[in-house]
Amino acid sequence: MTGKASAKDKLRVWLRLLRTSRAIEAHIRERLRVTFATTLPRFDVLAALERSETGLTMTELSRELLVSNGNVTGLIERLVGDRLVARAEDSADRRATRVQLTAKGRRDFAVMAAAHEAWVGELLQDFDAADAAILNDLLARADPARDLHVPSLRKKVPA
Amino acid sequence: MTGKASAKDKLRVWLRLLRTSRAIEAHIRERLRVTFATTLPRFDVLAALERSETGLTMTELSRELLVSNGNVTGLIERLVGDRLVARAEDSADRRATRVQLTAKGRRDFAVMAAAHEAWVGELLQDFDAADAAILNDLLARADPARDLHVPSLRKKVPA
DNA sequence: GAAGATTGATCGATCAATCTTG
DNA sequence: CAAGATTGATCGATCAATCTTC
Repeated sequence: MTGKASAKDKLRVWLRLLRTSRAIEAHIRERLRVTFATTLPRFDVLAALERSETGLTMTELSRELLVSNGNVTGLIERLVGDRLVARAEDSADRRATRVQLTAKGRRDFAVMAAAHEAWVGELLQDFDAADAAILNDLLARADPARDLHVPSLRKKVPA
Repeated sequence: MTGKASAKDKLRVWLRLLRTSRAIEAHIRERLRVTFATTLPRFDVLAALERSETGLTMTELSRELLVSNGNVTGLIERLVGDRLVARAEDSADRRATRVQLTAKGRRDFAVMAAAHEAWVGELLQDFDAADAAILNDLLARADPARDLHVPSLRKKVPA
């Protein structure tokens, strides 16, 4: 066997992938909302900033999160309002704005990240190490955009 | 081997799943935008209506698409404005509104669905039938919400 | 002129509140 | 009082336009 997959097969896989991803995402959004009164995009911003040592510029953040520049502006605005994130000038480039976690931001994120990891563990309860590895590999092969900044992709797709 | 997967392993799988799903989704949104000047949520509504014989009520649609009731109201409003969808009264229940595809809606959707299937085929080029089957099964096992209306889930999650 | 960032218009999505009908 | 649907407020997200700085 292992013949070529039909277009219908691939369509089914994609719909399954989309559905599963949305369902897990919905659970996590819901948990973030009821437990920490926050949202997934905000969590994602904090996670990205936590991974960086010296903070990120707005454009670096938008590439990291695969979202548009204007989107990041609004998100950071609200996070600054909540004192989780602080802006600073970039010493080298006066056009750029660097953002960093505040002490409160780091503290809050640590708590949320631990809970987040536990939730994912629950949701993927049935998976052993082998399953996880296989799924990971298959998904990596399905990813069409390993290092592509998606929202700016439209400049490169003529048809 | 095939020991228990650690929490970190599962977290990695989830991040991979989310990333792949978002990347494919972004490509399809982009194609829908440049090729047909439409969006994925609109496409999803048309697809759901096309699958149904006699049309759907607003609430049925919201369950089918896993989105909120108010969201559907706005989507249908715009689709009716574009003459792709028509409202009708429900003969049995005067509270309900049934929506159906118009002839134009059916025609337009047929064209878009064919293109959509081809795009997915391209994106999942590397997958043979066996890969597709394995991925499908693993994803099905990861889906926490087989028949759960997610936006209303919050009523049932106390903590 | 190009890159970093913001702004404004618009669409999607949620929630809470409300109105009508069952 | 329940359920179907809409409305209004708010957040997220895109795009196109603009401003400043490189």
